[in-house]
Amino acid sequence: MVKHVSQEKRRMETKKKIATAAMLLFSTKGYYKTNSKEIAKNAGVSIGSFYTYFEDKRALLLDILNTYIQEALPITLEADHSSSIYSDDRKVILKNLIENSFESHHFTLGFYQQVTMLSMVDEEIGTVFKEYKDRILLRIKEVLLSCEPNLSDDHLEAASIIVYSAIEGSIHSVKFSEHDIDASLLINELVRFIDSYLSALQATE
Amino acid sequence: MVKHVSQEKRRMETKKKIATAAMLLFSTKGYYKTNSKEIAKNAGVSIGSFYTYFEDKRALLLDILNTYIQEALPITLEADHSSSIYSDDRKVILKNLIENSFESHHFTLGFYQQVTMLSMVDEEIGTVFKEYKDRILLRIKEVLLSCEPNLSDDHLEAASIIVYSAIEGSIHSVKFSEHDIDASLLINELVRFIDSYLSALQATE
Amino acid sequence: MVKHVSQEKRRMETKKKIATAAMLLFSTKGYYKTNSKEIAKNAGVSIGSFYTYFEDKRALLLDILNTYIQEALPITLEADHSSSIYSDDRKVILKNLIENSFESHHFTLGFYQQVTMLSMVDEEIGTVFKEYKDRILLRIKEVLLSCEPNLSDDHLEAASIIVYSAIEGSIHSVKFSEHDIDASLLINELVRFIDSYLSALQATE
Amino acid sequence: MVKHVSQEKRRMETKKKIATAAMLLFSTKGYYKTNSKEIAKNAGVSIGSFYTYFEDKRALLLDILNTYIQEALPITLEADHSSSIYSDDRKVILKNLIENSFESHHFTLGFYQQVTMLSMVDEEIGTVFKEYKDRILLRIKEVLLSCEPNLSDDHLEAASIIVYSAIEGSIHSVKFSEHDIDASLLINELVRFIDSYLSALQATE
DNA sequence: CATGAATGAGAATTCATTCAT
DNA sequence: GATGAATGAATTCTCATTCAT
Repeated sequence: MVKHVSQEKRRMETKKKIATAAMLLFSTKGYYKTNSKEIAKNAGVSIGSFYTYFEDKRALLLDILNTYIQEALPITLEADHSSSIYSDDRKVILKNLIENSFESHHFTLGFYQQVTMLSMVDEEIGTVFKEYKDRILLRIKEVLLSCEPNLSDDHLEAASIIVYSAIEGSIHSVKFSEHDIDASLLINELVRFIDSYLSALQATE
Repeated sequence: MVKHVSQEKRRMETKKKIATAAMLLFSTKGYYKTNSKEIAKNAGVSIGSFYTYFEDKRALLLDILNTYIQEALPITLEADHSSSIYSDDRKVILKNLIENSFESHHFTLGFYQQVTMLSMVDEEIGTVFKEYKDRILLRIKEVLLSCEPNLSDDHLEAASIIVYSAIEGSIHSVKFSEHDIDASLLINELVRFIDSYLSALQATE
Repeated sequence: MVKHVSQEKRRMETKKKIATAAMLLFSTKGYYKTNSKEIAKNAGVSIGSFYTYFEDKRALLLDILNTYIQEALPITLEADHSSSIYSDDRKVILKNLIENSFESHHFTLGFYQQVTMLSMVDEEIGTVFKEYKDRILLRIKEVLLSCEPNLSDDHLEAASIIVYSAIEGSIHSVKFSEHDIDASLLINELVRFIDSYLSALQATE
Repeated sequence: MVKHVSQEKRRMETKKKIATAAMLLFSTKGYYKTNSKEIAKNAGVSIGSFYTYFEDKRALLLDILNTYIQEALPITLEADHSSSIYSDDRKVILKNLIENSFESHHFTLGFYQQVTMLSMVDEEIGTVFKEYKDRILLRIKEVLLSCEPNLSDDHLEAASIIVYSAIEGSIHSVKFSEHDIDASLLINELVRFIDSYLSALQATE
């Protein structure tokens, strides 16, 4: 019994080693430029073991993607409740949303891009990824609606796309360090952007 | 002499055929899933011709990218001047900026993503693409500054990243029709998004 | 542990199979007319295995060349000592030198010509081959000097080139059977050719 | 009429240009590494013209080879007569033979090796080249026989092979400048080698 | 006749995957 | 279960040769 547990544990560790090595390689070299031999080598296992643990390269990517999503989403959701409970100030709510987005974005830019790209080519990856993005979009809609309950459907849709794009793009700018800008300053300005936008929307309706 | 002209013309046409076929395939199937044989076939030329005109797939992508940038940027810049001359209204200027961005964005989402992804793996592609993005960012900065001359450097930097992200992401949403949203509505909301931010800034100072 | 040994053995055998097949093909069809697929086929392995063991055709040739040199030269050197010990007769020494040259010349004429030809085009092959020829030349110089210690440097240089040329060319004539001549007769005449020269030199001094 | 002559002349010049460029490239880069486009380019003509003048690359090589042989052999033959008429001294005859061999050897080493190599692969090239070498061998036999009329067939055969090998190899050593040795010294030693060998042969019979 | 764009057969090379040890 | 040698389909790329202009 003890043996089984430790064996199971060992299996999980090996699997994790492979996934970690793969994620790093996918991020830096790209999915197609990374070959299975290299993943196995970097994980310190044989190519035979690689295929013992994962059906193929694609299954490995899906595994990583699902694991990531499972880890990332709870954070976003938890954060939500706390913020909506303890604060009545719109700016605090928005800041919370953005900060949580930044934090939960454990994807390297590289991996994110690889998945975006593969979404186009592989239907299953596309579905999984779209679900993930939709849930984030839903989350943004909830927040926008909680701030501005009278928003029409169309405006809500447009606003969520804009806010989502602004946040996602900003995160990438910072994470990829394309521009040496301070993350907190960027977050503050994002808050100001969205906050003033909501005010403007309010004024119209 | 006559011969030279017509031959030169033929060369240009063949090259264009290949580039067009390649761009479509890169956009829909992805760069790595597209092979040279398929590009040649879709362009209606032999594999030999492919290699007569382009050293390899990578050189072809770079050529497309450079051609695109050359074609896209002048439009944006010209358009700008006219707008700043004939209008003193901030919203009109912003709308002009956004509409031009939408129009000059002949990239399909797919091609854009492929280039974004390849930028990480291939230094030269990265450099070319970054220059392109930097020029757009500069353009955004100019507009923001013309609207709000007192903007500090840091705020300008942050704002331009956010504006760039919001516009780019929104364009992709529309072009990829992930969400069936009306483009003109989205443009109007983008204008409001940026305009209200600028107003808020003004109020603070 | 046992596994490692047998695997290592298998590797060596496969590599040897490929090298042997390649050498035969290079010799008969020529280096450029031989392609990797054909080598693999003749060796009874897949094209994949070919590339598992050798980077490319050129690396394979270099490997064969180096292996050959390692195998050929020790024989020549060992043989020498024994002959110089057990004989004080010049003709016996010379005969020994020539016979050893004939025996250790496992190169087919074809392979030798291919290497000679490639030496001009490929610097590394040229270097390796030149080292090999220089060692043979050195060996000839030693023998000539042991027979005629008073030989001046210039004469030694010239004589060794002539002796080397005469022996090499004669070996090729026999091995390629351009002329149906008896090898032992040719060897005897080569001995006479060199011996009479040395006598003539002695007479002059 | 005049026109026809000058046209014919121009044609010959163009053909010569191509052959010269090809010979240089074959010598330095090797036959298989040289492609037709490159030959045309170096000759300053179009690839189309290349095929107007020569059926293909192989025909071009054969043309060069035949032209060379036609030019080289008369010299050897002429030389013969003069030497045998004006000299009764064996050493002078031999020196004449060797010097003529050196002089008529307009082949670069590279081209010679290429032809040697191609002889193995291409029957026609092999035949042409063998005929050429046989004529040289015949010439050597004549000289040896004129020096030593009592030589048995077997000894003559062996001797001619040895002498041929010694001369050919020495020429290559000098022309390829593998060893920085003075040509005239080498020729002298070759004379001494062959002369003393003939003396030795004489003594036996 | 000269030209060089176009061709496509064929050679080189990669890499995901299998399977005997 | 672990290993890595072996596989061969799929891809990239070359170049001798043709033919319309």
